[in-house]
Amino acid sequence: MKTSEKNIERLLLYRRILISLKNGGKTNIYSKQLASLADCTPEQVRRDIMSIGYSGSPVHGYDLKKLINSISEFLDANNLQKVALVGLGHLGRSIIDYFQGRRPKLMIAAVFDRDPDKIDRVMHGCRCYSTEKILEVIPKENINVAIIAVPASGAQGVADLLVQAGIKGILNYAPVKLTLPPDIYVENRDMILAVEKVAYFARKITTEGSCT
Amino acid sequence: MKTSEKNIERLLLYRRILISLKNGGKTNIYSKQLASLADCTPEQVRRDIMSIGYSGSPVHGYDLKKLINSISEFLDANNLQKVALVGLGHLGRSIIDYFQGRRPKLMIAAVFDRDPDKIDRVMHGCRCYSTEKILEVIPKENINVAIIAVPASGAQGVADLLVQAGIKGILNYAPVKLTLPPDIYVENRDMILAVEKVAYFARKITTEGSCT
DNA sequence: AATATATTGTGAATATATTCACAGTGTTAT
DNA sequence: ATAACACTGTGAATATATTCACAATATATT
Repeated sequence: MKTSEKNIERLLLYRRILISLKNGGKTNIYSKQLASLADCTPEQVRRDIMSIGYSGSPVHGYDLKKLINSISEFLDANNLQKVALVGLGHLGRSIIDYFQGRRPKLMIAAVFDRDPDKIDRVMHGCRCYSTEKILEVIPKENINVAIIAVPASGAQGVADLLVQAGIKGILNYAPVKLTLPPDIYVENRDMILAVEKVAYFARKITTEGSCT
Repeated sequence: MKTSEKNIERLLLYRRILISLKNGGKTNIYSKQLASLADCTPEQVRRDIMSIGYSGSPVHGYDLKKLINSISEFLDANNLQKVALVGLGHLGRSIIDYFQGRRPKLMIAAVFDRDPDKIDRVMHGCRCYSTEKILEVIPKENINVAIIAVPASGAQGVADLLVQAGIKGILNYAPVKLTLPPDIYVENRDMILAVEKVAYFARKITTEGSCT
């Protein structure tokens, strides 16, 4: 089966949920339970799990450990995959705090900032480089994913450099639409648009009643 | 026409793009141009614009100013809509920096944190309250949207309080799936899952070639 | 041993979203 | 004037995603 972005998002969420259930001592789970924890339908859960080639038992449902392994085999790199972070303001620091050390196969391996005061400081084990070093460090460290956490005005320039350095996936937190070659995967996490969106739907609920 | 989440997301993006073009002195635009800036098809642009009841001219395309007004009329509240922010760590502060003052009809009107050192400090004109004041301040200020920017462990508790205080829309940055009543709109912006997702697609591109 | 039960896996039906294709429009060029 | 043009608006076709509905399965119960 062809897997879409939505499939991948759900699989990532399932894994997170499954790991926490496993840590709580659970050994197996039914599609219905997982669906309710992941806010989707049992059919979706079963289809997603089918799509990665794992199958459960009609009696015991899915074996937690095996399912987690199957999902991870499908989603993760074989080896450690390295990530670059550009921008060490409040946002960049919060990304390090939230992310670093949480996923065994992923690590922020290089951090870049323009501010001379930050350069050469070490954060959570990563040295901060000057933005000018992007072209040098990224290929050397074999990094193919980057997170942009700089102000709007600097984002496009940084993105161009990243692409030139060989980055294939960008997670963009800056509130601008980046213009990039079509073979680069971009996920936009524009904070302004996010607040506006939630505000719109909150208003709809407040003035009308329920919604989805 | 019924507007979906995707419609709303695109409309928000169009508006952002249109405003910046207008500031650049442009007075009108064609669906094709806007589509290329927003990374979608001209048909989508035209349908989205149709859905809010605005229409352009086959010769001059869309009048920038009028279109922006129509979109805003559709998306925005009549009066100022107030937003609460919970969590004043690095992430919370970056949200204030990125957001505050950028949208005329939306403002972060109250900030909450657990840390006694932060309480009563003023950030960008918002006083920071103790998290315990949520039930008191939110109804008083008539706030219906909240942003959660606390660590994973505190998020569900905060969310429960917010709902109790009357919040209808939540923008959740904490890496947990919140369990909430069905009449609350939630937008999850889980940073860990976001990095994992981009890493997955970057890897696909790196090992296979293009993708979407 | 036969029956009842709860679950998976999945073809088929439905719903939703996107794209195609073209008639209708007003402007410019001839 | 008339023809050519480039665009919008939109019905129809297509593609994608979700849900329905049920046969197949393996256990527990009588």
